[in-house]
Amino acid sequence: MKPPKFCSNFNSSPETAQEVLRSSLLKALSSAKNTSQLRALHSWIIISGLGLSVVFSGKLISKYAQLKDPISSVSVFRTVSPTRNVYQWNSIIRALTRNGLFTQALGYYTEMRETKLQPDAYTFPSVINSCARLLDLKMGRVVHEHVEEMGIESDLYIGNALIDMYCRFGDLEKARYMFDEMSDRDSVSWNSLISGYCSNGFWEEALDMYHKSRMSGIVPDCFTMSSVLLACGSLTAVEEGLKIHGVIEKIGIGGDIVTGNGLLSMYFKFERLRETGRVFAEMAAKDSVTWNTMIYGYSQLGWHEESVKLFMAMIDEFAPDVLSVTSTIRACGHLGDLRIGKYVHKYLIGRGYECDTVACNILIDMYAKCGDLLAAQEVFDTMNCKDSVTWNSLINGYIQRVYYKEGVENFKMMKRESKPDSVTFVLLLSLCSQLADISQGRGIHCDVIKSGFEDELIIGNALLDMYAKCGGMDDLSKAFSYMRARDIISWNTLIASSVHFDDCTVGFRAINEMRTEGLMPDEATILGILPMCSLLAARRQGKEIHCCIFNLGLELDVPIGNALIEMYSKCGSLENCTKVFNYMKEKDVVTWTALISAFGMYGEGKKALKAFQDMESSGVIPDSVAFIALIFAFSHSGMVKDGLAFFDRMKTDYNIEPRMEHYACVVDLLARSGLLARAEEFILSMPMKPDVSLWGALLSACRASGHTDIAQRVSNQILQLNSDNTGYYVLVSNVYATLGKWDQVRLVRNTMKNKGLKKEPGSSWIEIQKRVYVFRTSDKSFEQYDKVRDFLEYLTGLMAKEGYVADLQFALHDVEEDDKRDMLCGHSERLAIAFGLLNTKPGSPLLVMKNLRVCGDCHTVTKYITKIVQREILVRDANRFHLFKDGTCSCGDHW
DNA sequence: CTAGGGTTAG
Repeated sequence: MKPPKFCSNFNSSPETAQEVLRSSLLKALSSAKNTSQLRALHSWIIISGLGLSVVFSGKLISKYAQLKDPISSVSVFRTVSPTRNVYQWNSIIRALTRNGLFTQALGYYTEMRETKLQPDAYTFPSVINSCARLLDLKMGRVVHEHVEEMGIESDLYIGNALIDMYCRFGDLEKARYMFDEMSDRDSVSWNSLISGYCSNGFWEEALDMYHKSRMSGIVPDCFTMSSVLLACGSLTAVEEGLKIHGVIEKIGIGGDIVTGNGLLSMYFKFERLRETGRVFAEMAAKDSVTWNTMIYGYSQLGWHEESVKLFMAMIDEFAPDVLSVTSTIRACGHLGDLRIGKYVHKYLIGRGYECDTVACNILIDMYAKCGDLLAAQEVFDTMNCKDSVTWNSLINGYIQRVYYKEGVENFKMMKRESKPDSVTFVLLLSLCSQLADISQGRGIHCDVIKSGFEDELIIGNALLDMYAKCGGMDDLSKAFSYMRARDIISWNTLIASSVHFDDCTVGFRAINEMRTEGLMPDEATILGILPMCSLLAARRQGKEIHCCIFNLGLELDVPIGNALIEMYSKCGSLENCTKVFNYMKEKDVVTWTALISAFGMYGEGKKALKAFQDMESSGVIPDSVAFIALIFAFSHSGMVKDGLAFFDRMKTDYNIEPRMEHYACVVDLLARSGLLARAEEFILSMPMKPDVSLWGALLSACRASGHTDIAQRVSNQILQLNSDNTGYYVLVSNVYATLGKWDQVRLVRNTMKNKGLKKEPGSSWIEIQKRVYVFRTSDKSFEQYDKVRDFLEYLTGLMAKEGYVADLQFALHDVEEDDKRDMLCGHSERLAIAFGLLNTKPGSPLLVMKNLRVCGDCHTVTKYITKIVQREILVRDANRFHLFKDGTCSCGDHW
């Protein structure tokens, strides 16, 4: 080997020569670029007899560590035994710490103390750092005591290291105390504390410290900014973030890669894609983190195609690492793109990433999402280091693809080989929800309690969901009240389910209670509560929610607008429907359908037709539900020709195959207009087997028009279909009652009893001065009963003079005629109307709701009443609205 | 002595 250049610098005396050699070797040492250079130098140092000197051995130890060769550092340290001094100890401890060998570093520190050698101020920063990285709280305290014993706690580096250590321990108070007690601080002190606040999630505190640092005249650097950008991103503090970006440009650290990456990440969290693109384009130097941030960021925002494109662009100039590949694979999973998924998967193979558990977990999830469970299982089988996420991803894959048995089997295996975590139980609970299997659900609930996960929020929410889908309101309320913590999802589940269980009081109470817990309703809350207003026709609550929507800034949200139209239509305000509709900037097919249904319910067939045509010309394509709404509207306005025409257009113009509901609408359309024979023919000529709903539609029309022979035939058809729907039995029984066939009535009622079906009792309700009054048929227990009864008798007398005769066929019980008359007077809608007339100002309109269809006699009576008392009465029954006015009804008498 | 990017679920 050729001697290094410095050897030619020899001149006169040996002392000087030795000195030149020393200084030249030291210089060469500090500029060594790689380990082979360093090893060569190392040989020369040994040959020159300097190997054991404190300075040279120390420098060698540090230099090897700097070039990431800590083993050589250790071997140098070993050769200097037994002449070790503090400098050499410090060097080896620092060398090991810098290379992540923290346990070894602490071992040397302990050994050093055993040799009775006093450490100095240079020893501690590394030792403290090792304790910090190992999260060794006990050792950390011991070392801190050593520092105090030596009285060197005011050393800047030691103080900084201690701040960092306590931050990593999560003891921010202690860290802050150390910071406050320091006699002098530098930017590292500030940065350590700021980054500590960040890594513990105290974003506001981090920003606060940043502002304090600026007021103390500290100039922020790349370290500061990387923390502060993270904090702004996490808080979505947009304005602050933009300001900080300005500062970065001003002090000229925008070219730093870490800072640039921090900016990218922050703008993704702000969803400011234009800025992200600009920063990315302007970055002169990019590293793999830059690319990964882009790939992951787009994927997080649902722009999965963009992620894949970026990956393809990246591999042209950069070797992707595990994170680039896994971020892309995740995007492929969301896209369900198996082909690209498999292609990207290849980048993991043969690079040692097969052992990366996280990467494999993502792979399993991707294959499961793409439906290739064999590939998912294969990845799973080849893994030698599985964690709970691995199992969960596989189980989730099976459940999502409806392989429930495999899902459960893997859960059992997981219980043997690994430990289920809370996500595992969430998955199993959702499985029970999907299967509506309450007994298995309760079993899992026991497992949850045994495993001690019951107080976790996501578990509580999953339990709520399970009980909502498989159980009843009682189970749900109990699960809700047992929850230790609740979030918006818990409340939304409760609210949405209470509509489902017809228990609206719970829902309305919940929306107020959640606000007292400091939670603001969100889109899902509103979408849960609005159907409740629709169901109850709770106009006042509906309006309150509408105000609330404006306060929340959700007024332009499409699903919300759609639900509002539905609500106003069910609450009797067609005017507000059109107002909401016109206010909406963006409209989808659901919006138009809601408007068409609203027109249908008010018998405004022509307006429904106009709306349908407007929808077509606005470019929105009608779907099968839109046609149901349209034909329903025609049916309720007697527009038979239009109804039949659009039933054909649905197939010819839009290629939509008619479903059972469409046939039912057409039957209804024909039958309502008295074309009973045609309706029956239509049913018999259908290409599919008609279900009970079609016969039901025909039968209710027969009943209204008194066609007894068809009614009998249809009733038989319905009984033969052996349905479990209460409504049809009630209908058949009512038909027999109308015909006076009381034996048949008893027969039908017995069938219902045997099937455990109960007739829904008729009830009507009316709201007067913020109070809802509910009346059930034949109810005598409500307040003012006597007054209402007398008033009805008085009205009946006046009506008789106008020509009214009670239509006793609507009294569906086998009793004397006088009793029948009484029974008609006890119908809930009549009670509600009479009560309403007595308790509101003369001349003001009434709004009455009924859960079933309005009875024919009550319909006649209401017409008479509006003429006598000169009031408008709006009645909403199960199907539609009836606006009674001066002796007529808007439904034109066919409903 | 201080900084940045990845997984499942409601």
